[in-house]
This record gives sequence, C-alpha cells and structure tokens, in this order.
Amino acid sequence: MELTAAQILRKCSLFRGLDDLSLALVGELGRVVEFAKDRVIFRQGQECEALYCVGRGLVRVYKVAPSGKDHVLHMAQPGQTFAEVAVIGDLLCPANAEAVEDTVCVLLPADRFRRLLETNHRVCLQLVEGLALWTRHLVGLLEDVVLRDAVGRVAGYILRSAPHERPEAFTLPVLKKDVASHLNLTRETLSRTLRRLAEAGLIETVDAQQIRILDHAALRDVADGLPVGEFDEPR
Amino acid sequence: MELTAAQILRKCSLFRGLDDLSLALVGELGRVVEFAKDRVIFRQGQECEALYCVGRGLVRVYKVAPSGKDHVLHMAQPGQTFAEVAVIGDLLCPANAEAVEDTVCVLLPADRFRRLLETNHRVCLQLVEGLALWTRHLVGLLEDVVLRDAVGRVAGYILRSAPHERPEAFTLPVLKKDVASHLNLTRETLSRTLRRLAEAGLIETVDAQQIRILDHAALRDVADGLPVGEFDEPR
DNA sequence: GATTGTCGTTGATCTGGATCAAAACGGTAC
DNA sequence: GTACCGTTTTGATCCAGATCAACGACAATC
Repeated sequence: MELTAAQILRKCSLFRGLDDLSLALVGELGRVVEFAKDRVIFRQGQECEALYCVGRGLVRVYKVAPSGKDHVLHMAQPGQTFAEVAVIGDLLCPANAEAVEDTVCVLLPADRFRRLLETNHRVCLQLVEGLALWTRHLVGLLEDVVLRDAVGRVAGYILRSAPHERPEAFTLPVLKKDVASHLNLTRETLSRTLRRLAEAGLIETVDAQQIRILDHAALRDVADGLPVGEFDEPR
Repeated sequence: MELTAAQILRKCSLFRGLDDLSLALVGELGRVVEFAKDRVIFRQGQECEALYCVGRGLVRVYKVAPSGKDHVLHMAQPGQTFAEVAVIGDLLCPANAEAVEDTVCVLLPADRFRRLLETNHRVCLQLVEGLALWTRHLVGLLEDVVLRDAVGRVAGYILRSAPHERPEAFTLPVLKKDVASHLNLTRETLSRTLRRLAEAGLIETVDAQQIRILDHAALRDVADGLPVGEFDEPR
C-alpha cells in the first residue's frame, strides 16, 4: 500500500486540528521518502534539512555520550514527528535518527517550511501548541529520570504506554533494550524491575513483548513513589 | 527604581526581535507585580494564570518528587520567562515557582495572551522561536543528567554560565545548593567535584561564590567526557 | 544441519554518588 | 561581644543500579 503525503500528514498529531486548506499547504511541501531498516536518517551535528513525519514504521531518535553510552530520546511511531525543533529554530540536529524498521516518512524541507510558518498564521499557531506538548513531554522525561527510581520509572512507563481502551494486556511497541535506554536504565535492570513488579502481583508478563496489567491502582501508586511491597520480609 | 512593563518586556529574551508595535500590544496585557523573597508564586498542579517575565530578582522553578527530593528546572533571572509552556498549551503548572530574592515580574494573563497569539502573527512566530530554544535547553539538561557524570556536568555548567567576555573569573548567580539541584547532584558532591577540578588545576575558587577558570580548553575536554587526570597515581 | 548475532534473563560483584554526621564559615540579631 | 541560622565543606559509610559474565531463545545465513 502506498501512502501519500496528505494521508500521512492528516494523521500527524503535530498538525491535528489544522483545517483542510492549511493542511494542503503543508502537504504541498511534502516529499514521501522510504528508509530501509537500520538506515541512518541523520546524525547529530549535521545541518537539519527537513522536518520528518512518520507514516509507517518506527524511528529511533537518540543521542550518544562521549563515553559511548546512548540515550533514546524518542521512538517516533506513525503520526509522530521528529527534528521539529531543529527545523524551527534553524539549529543543527541535536541527535541521531535511524529507522528501526522499514519506514515511510514525509519530509518537509526546512527552508520552505519556515517560509510557510512566516506566512501562514494557522500553521504557526498549530506549531506553538505542538511544541508546548513536546516540551511538556520532555519535562516529564527529565523529571522521571531525576526524581524517580527504577521501579517508579518502569511503572510510569507501563501506565503511559498501555492503550487507553483495554489497558489490561498490551504489546510493547518497541524492543526492551530501547525502553531501557529511554528510561536511562540498563536492559538488566529493566528485566529485574519487571520481575519485581510481577512478583508483587502488579503485572504479568505474557511473553517477552507482552505485559498484562493486573493492578492498575497499585501500579499508579508505585509510579508515584510508594514502595512496591509484597516481597521478602519473612515475618 | 520602578520598572514599567514595557521596560521589562523589552529586555525579555522571549520577545527579543519583536517590533515595537507588537511589543506594545504585548505590553498592554502586562501587569507589574512584586514578590517578596521566599514568596511562593505558584505550585505545581494549579491552574496557571499567567506567563511571567522577570524584570528584577531571581525565581526558582522546581519540581518535588514524592520522596521529597526536589529538582531545580530553571533559575529565572531578569530577562527570562517562566510558565510559558503551561500558558501556551493551556496546561496545569508543571512545577513550583518561588522568589529567591525580592523580585519584580510582568504578568501576562493566560487567556488574554492566548487571544493575542491567535490574532497576532508576529508574536506567534516569535514564540515558536522562543519555544524551540527552550526545548533545546531542556534536551541539553536531559542529556547532561543522563549521559555525563558529575565532573562532566559541573565542568559543562561552569563553561555555560561563565560570562562570554572576561570568562576568567565570575560569580555564581545562584547559591551552590541550587546549582547542585539543577545538575541533579547533592551539595556535598558538587563541593567535592569543584575541589577535584581545582586540584587538577582547571579552576580556582576565589571564595564560596566566585570561580576563576584557569584552563578553559581542559575544562571543555572534561565536559566532553575525558577523565580529569592530574591526581593520585603517585608514580 | 551448524554458525553467528541480537535479545532477554539471571547471578555475582563493583562503584559513583547519596546519605549520615560533624565541623567551619559567614551573616544578622540581640 | 555572643548566640543563632543557613550554607558550605570534609569525612565515613551505604546502596541502587551499573558492570561483568554466563546462558537460553530465536532468527538469519551458510
């Protein structure tokens, strides 16, 4: 199935709420590009040539430390964008991006998009809102890493990424190693933490990729900093 | 000395680049308010009533964990704004803010500011740019905390906060405990880390608040992840 | 089939920075 | 002056999570 730029952009959360006319103006700039699995899309420090909107597939946006350690900032799924900030601020790419699966994106060239922003108030307004949300997400991530311990972060992640309807069982959309990196944990710690949550009866691991939530409220509590309980202490 | 809303807003980096007319429109909304030292400006979770622009003084914007630990997101100095994101996205305050010294702010009421955004394209454009910068700052902070160790973070902080001209000696604009919290370190660790840098000959501590940079390049290297050297190893 | 590679789990050990404890500094109030 | 209070510094100890190491489960390639 082929995707057109318009179809992809219509589902893009950054442009949600945009009227058809403005959406068409944005679409005119768009060029649909495919990236094969493992293909590098851009590297940090490069000039950023476009804003990317994912139509199909999965993109890992990550930064690597001088030490070699890397940190996943964002796993961009269909409907999500990346490199917005670099494009808007006319900055260098702050991170690396690569396709985790075969991926289709709409590219909105930086200079033309910036020009559209300058002429079209609706698009501009929409973007302000989108950026505000993205910023809040970042602050959330930051506070997660800074203020919560491993169990809290994992519990919070599970709650956030469970689908809103039928939240009992869900399939992780990304590999655990990427989840771990996103939460600033090692794979090992993530694995052990999931086991602790399972042993405490809060979740159940169906298989490597599937998690069933057994006790939503308790999970909420753990995410809010309460200790896990339901273990050791052989009174 | 009394400050007017217009004077404060003119020096505000979020509105830098705004033409006089638009600036005047923004200024019309503004109400100048003083906050005494230690006064709480808002608490996380509250409805956010305005965008704040600091004219004089210093405001600590911080979040506290369920555990009681707190994290300084931002020490807002004159010319800087806070609560922009909450106002723009019509979200609840994501953090606490309190005046560290006697402080003067311009308040731009949320609803009226949002209405201005909707009607004035120039202000909207300016804001997109401001948000992009703020986002990049946040990503930097996140990567700092996640990818660097204590020495790297402290070295980076010193480099960032040294004045661009005459960077040899400078006075910390905020208390060390706030610096520590911002970098997600304890006061103790910050103190020890500064001592290590001093012993390695990269900096010199004049007094509690003043730091002299002795070796700019080496400090850069440490911030980029190289080990500090110049210690132990009694060959 | 065998081989290689990536991912996930589990166990044993190590360590950077936190925590606890105490003392040295300024301020400022009396 | 002395007493008090918040900040900073230093030292001793502790611990959550990293690191190292081994192994099983698949999937892809030969």
